[in-house]
Order: sequence, then C-alpha cells, then structure tokens
Amino acid sequence: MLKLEDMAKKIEEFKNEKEIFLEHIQKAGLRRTAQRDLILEIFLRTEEHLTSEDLYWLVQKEDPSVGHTTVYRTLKLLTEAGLAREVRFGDNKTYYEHHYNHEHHDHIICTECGKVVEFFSPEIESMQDAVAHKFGFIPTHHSLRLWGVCEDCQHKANESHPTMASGAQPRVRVKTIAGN
Amino acid sequence: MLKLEDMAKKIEEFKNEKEIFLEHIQKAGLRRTAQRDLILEIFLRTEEHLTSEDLYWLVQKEDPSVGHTTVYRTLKLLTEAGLAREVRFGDNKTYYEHHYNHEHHDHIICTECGKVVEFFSPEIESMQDAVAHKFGFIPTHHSLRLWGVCEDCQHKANESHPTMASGAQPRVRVKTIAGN
DNA sequence: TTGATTGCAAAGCATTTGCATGCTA
DNA sequence: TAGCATGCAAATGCTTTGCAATCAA
Repeated sequence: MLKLEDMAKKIEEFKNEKEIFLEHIQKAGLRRTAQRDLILEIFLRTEEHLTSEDLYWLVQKEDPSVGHTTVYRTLKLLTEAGLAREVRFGDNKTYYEHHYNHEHHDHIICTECGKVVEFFSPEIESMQDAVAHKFGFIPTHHSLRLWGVCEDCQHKANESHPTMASGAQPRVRVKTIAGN
Repeated sequence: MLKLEDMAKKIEEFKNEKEIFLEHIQKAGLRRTAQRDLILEIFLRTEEHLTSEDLYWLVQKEDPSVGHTTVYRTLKLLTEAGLAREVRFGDNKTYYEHHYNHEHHDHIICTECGKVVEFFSPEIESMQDAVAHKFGFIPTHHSLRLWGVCEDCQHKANESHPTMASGAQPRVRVKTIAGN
C-alpha cells in the first residue's frame, strides 16, 4: 500500500473516531467542549500506551489551561465510548491505548527493561471463550499478560544491570504483527 | 480419601510452608518474629483471596498490637518466599492467595456479582509459552483474567440489580476443579 | 551488642470529589 | 437559561517510608 493511501486511511480513521465520540456524547446527553476535542485529538495522534499523566503533559503543550482532572475524566469518557482501553502492566499505573478500529490484542512485558510487545493469538482467544462457557459464564472481555525476559535483555544478561523492580524504567512499545 | 487424611495432609502442608518461610528468612539474613509467625499462620489457615486490609483485621483479633505496616511488609515477604501470590480483579485492590503447594490457576470474574472462579487450562498455558518464545521472550509468569456474567447472574437478569461498577460488591471465591 | 523489626505518624502516588465559576445547547 | 463541564484544592484509598523504640541472633 502506498504511503499516501496509508495517510488517507489514517485520516479517515480519525474522522470516524471523532464521529463516534460526538455520537456518544450526544447519546449520553453530554456536551462537546474545546478541552474534550483537544484531548481526543492528541490521544488519537499518539500511537502509544499512555497514562493520564502522559496525556496531560502533551495537552499542556497545546493548552496549558487544561487541568489534570479533565484529562482523567475525558479518558474515562473515551473508554466508555469504546475509543480507548485501559491496560495495566504491573507498575501500578493505568495506561490507555486505542481501542476502536484497532485489533484486540494482548501484551508481553519484559521484566528487565519494561518493553511491551503486542500480540494476538486466535487460538488462545477461542480457548478462553471455551473455558468461560464451560463454567457457565457469558464472556465479556479478558486480560492476558505474559511476562518474561526479552531477547535484548537475555543478551545483556552478562553485564550487571538493574531490574525493573528496582526503579522506573523507560517503557517501550513495540508494534507487532499477529501472533499465531 | 478420608477426612482424617485430608487433615493430616493439610497439617503437613502447613508445616512445609512454615519451613519454606523460615528458610527464606534465614537465607535473606532476616529475623523470625512473633508477628511474622502469626501473620503467616493466619494467612495459611485462610483459604481465600484476601487483601492486606482483610488480613490485618484477622490478625487484629488475635493480637491487636500488630500494625498495618507489618502486615503489608510480611505479605511482600511471603510473596518473595513464594508462599503468596498477588492478584488483581479490577477493583483496584491487591489480593493475595496461596501460592506454594497450590496449583497455578487463572480466574474468571463475574462482572455482576464479583464472584471469582479459579480454573486451569494446560492448553492455554502451553500456548502462552509458545507465543512468548515466538517473540524471543523467556517467559517467567503470566496473568490471565476472564470477565463475564456468571450463571446465577444470567438468571437474575430479569430483575433489576446494580452492576459491580456501581458499588462495592461482596466477593465470593469459588473453588473449582481443573478447567480443561 | 548489632542490626533487623516494629508501629506510629507522616508522606507518597494515582485518582476522585466538592464546589464556585464558566460555557454549551 | 438550565445544567453539564471545568479547574482548583482538598479528599480519598492504598501503600510506602522515616524514625525512635524494641527485640532477635
């Protein structure tokens, strides 16, 4: 696919997500505001896992008047609208990632450097549903996280290095193709 | 198996877990104290998912002089020793469950009543390992949680009822046999 | 005796809430 | 105009930390 087409698709996608958002706002009897528009805008253009805090600082750069609270509240709103998804990687922070128009996926997290790889396994998905039904549950959603040592960190294993547990490590998000 | 044998096995298991604990304490150059003994004791005899808070109150009943802090610190210790495992069900609390001598398992959580069912699926387990290796990771551990509506709540679906999101619901732990 | 352990109070941290003010529909 | 939204400060809830006193080895 051409770059131009990629961009066109991206723009299209943004438009759709904004429409979804406005629709949700209307249905819920809420109001469209400049802050919500800006926060959504910046959220959409950022293809990363980010915390409310992260997003807050990005928003700050464009409009320093926006407060922490509004970002929190808007992220909840985006989650309700199906545009964002909450994820946790074990560092006791809530990350948000795009949800609408994005394939569902799970995460592998490196215990050494904090790198996060996204993957998708249809087999695991269907077995999860099977298990849920076996216990009489109608499944709604799930969370699967795998932890381990990534290739890079296995090679660095000789050198001494701090582990993730011992301090904040930069988190890297690695885009990945489907798993199985 | 006779009840008597069950009890004998239980006692045996407790003894082992205590030994593990003492061993861990020794290896780490730490010290055995009355508080740690008591907290471990009560943790072991409680076959539930419990929070530090929960455990604190149970301990209080037997020794009101023990503080919150010590329970927190001891639970961390038990986790390091491999006797406890931290779990989260989405209500933003850290639960602890027995880990040593207990089969590894995952959880299905009812989104309506908060019921938690434990299950184990060897197939899912091995697929998880396969996925990790595919991405170059050496897997260490994982967390799989399924959410859905349990059988009871499906039947109650006609009556009006609050959802879990709208308030604290009693959490029930259901002991379960292996999943697949 | 030495240094780990405890309990209290205080601090942290992420998140939520109360409320007066501002703004959308 | 009605009432939702905002931003600040304060409150919350869970967890950790500083510290003086205590206790195990």
